[in-house]
Amino acid sequence: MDRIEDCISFLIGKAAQQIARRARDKLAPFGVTPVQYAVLHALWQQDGQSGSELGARLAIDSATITGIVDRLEAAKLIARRPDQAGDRRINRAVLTEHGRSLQAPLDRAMNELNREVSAELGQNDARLLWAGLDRLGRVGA
Amino acid sequence: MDRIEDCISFLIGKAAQQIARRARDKLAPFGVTPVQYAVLHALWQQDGQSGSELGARLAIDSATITGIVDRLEAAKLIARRPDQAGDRRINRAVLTEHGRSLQAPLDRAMNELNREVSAELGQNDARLLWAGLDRLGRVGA
DNA sequence: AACAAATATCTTGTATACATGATATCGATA
DNA sequence: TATCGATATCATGTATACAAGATATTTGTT
Repeated sequence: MDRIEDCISFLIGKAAQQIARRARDKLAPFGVTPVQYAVLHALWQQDGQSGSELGARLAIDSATITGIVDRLEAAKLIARRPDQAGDRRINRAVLTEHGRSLQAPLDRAMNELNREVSAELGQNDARLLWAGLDRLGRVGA
Repeated sequence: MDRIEDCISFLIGKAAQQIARRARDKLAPFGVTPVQYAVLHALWQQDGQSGSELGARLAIDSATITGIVDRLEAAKLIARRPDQAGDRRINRAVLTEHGRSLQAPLDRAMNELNREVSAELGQNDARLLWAGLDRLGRVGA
């Protein structure tokens, strides 16, 4: 392996970095990071999830979830609420009005990025890439 | 976009995470991280590069390079040396004997990961994935 | 009821990434 | 030569990721 670019670890890392940078640029006007968008997305689909539910859904470590939820709460996009069933270990993340209102514009921004990338690669290559990445991303791969 | 997995930013991020984890596992016995491997790889090809040369070659921010070189130096895999031409702004990273000796085993470990991933996807799909990632990773994409 | 095992969250420490800005140095020019 | 613009590196602050462990709580068992 002469070129470091032939190393899959380096190659996919740099590609992910470039995409992440573009996603950050699209989301920055709303004060939201890509990972925060993923958490919001999960809550738009089902509000009131706990930290461990979010972590399981998004494959994010519980230690990482804490900080993300902290920042979303500080930005007043969500609020922490105690579990209704009374399990006091659990904090539930509930969208604020502002958090809900961001769904349309943020989804639009991320769809835009998807379309741009898809256009750059060509729809067919893009579909193949998506499928390959999906397989690589599965945890037990 | 119902599923967050259809968002390219999330999809490639998670795939890169999985690959990075596997690379970390392969490299951990040698006390080296994936990014540190990339820096060593650059030095195996051309020893004595400066921080900015390494950053340019590997698309790593200069602020990030500082920390990586710090840790490689602490691990005694490289040493910092002043520029021979006398430009005192420049530190050159020079491989130690130990740093050189790791080339064969580390390359072997990373080649192994490449072969595993390639086998999991099938050689043809793997080649297409490589090509797509290569295009996405280019900075001005 | 008392205790053990499991669970949810948070904390701490390390590594990376990036933006911004500080510092030191160099090269070129007025 | 004095200074300005460019360059190389380092410092700082924020965000993410992960390992390991601490704490609080719940659940199951005896």
